[in-house]
Amino acid sequence: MPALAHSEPTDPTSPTDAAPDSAVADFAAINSLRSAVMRLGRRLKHQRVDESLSPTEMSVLGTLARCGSATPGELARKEHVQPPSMTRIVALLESKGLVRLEPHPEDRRQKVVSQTETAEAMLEESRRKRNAWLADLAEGLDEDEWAKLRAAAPVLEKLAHL
Amino acid sequence: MPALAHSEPTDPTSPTDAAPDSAVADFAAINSLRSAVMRLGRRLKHQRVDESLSPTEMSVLGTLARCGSATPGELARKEHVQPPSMTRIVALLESKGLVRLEPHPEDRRQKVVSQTETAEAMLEESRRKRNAWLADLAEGLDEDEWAKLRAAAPVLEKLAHL
DNA sequence: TATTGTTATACTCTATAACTATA
DNA sequence: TATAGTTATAGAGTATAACAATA
Repeated sequence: MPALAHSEPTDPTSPTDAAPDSAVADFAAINSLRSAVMRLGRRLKHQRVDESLSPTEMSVLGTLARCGSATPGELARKEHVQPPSMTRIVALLESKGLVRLEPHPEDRRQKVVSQTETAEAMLEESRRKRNAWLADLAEGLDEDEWAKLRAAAPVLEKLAHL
Repeated sequence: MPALAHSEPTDPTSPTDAAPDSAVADFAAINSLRSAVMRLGRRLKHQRVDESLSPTEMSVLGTLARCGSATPGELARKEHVQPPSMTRIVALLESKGLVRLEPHPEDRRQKVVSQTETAEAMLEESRRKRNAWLADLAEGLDEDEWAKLRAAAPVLEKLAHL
């Protein structure tokens, strides 16, 4: 169990018996993370690789690329948005020809969303742009810093899904 | 690992003389990061430690706690928002008694924003709540994963400012 | 009666453009 | 003429509530 103790001597929510030292470090880390994630998120929003799609719309396409297909409800849960928001997103992606909607084979209430060949081509194109942006950013980081990011990326993904 | 390698062998914007291997790894990492940062940002927005303040408003208070004081323009640059947005944020924080506005000693166009004692107390209170939230999250990560987050946090901060 | 998805509506946050005042 | 901050306005993205169809 990670060390996460806090300064209050009693706390019913505390799961830990760990040392105070690393608790301070974790607290500093979570503060730093929170702030950095927010600011980085704002920058990503502006330096988006595809001008016509919002971050969440891109993320949905990425999820579909990984998962193959999903229902709107599943997508909403994965992206941590409410169902009505996903309805709107899916409708927009469909209007751009990036996803296909089919009836669910077993439940006529549901639908199955999957990406089109157009979406695949667009993702490939956007991959090129991302590389250019990455190259720019890379100039500001040394190899050691990148190594830390590489190590942390999967943990951040896990955190986002937890 | 998700399939993220790209097919382009040459990239004119690449500034690097690093091995091609790490370039591919960096590319995978940036994709993973982008997605995770976005989703995590959305979760942070909802699981915010103080219900009455938006993430950016909290971030401004954090910046003021670190820097002591700053002008609205400086804050806008640090938080990566436009000046009119910072005007609104500062006005809201002032209306809640969390910041103080004083005339700039040398330039009568500018103002100096600094945090109040109320803000300090609120940050302390929110620190307790954050620790509880952190303790919940901690159950899903092992010590090694937390170590990776701790190592990456300052790099993410640097990235956000770059 | 519970669940999936949709429609209608409103809210939060941010941006852009135009303005005021100081430099 | 340029800069700091403000005001007014618009837009993007998301949420909640109410509803329809199906389980």
